Amino acid sequence: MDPDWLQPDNLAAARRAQEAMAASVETEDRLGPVRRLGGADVSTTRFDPERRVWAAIATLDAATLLPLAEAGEAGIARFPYVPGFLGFREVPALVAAWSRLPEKPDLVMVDGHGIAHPRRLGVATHLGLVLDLPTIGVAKSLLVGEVPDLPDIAGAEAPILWRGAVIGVALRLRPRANPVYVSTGHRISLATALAWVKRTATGHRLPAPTRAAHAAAGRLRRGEG
DNA sequence: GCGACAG
DNA sequence: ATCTTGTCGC
Repeated sequence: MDPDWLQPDNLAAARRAQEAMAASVETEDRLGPVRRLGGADVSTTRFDPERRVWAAIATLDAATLLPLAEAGEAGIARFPYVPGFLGFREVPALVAAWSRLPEKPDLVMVDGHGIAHPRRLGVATHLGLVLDLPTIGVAKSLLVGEVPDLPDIAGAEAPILWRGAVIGVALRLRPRANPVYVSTGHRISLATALAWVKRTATGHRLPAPTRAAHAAAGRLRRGEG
């Protein structure tokens, strides 16, 4: 694997790496039976000059949504936060957390975009490519694209349009809460991704896997658990 | 040049 | 992303 996929020296190299990776992204289903679901998220401290990051991956039983295991990694990001380049900041720590999981999830939902990204390389796609794993992007706000206003009911959805193409779906999982933005990460179709997000909705704004990962990353950062 | 800009 | 208590509503 090209080292620039994880640690580019600068923004120009990072952009080249994304363009190279984009050729390998798979937007059709290529996944086996999903018995374990994963959620991935990274917590940080605002304006931290040390660039500390706390990455967590939570594993849930796909049938019951009950927690199975968690793994975390506390590290230093080699990349600053730059919109459009989140993967270079978060993926290395997530890979470290992943390696620590005894039983790997069959599908992982990542906090952030998949191909709903200027170069189709959001953090969810990035992680999927590096680990050769089916991933779904579940973001809380748009990076690119536009969606019409959604009715204020659970289940309301609308395509995310960008440059004349559907790059994802906006989906409201809870009334009076902002929608989540779902897109293909890697090795999964938008339809299948959407079905999994709906299936893991538990009455909150975020689906269960992402929610569990967010909680785990927060606990890790605060030194709990 | 100006505005937008996941986490 | 995070700073932060109580408060309103299901």
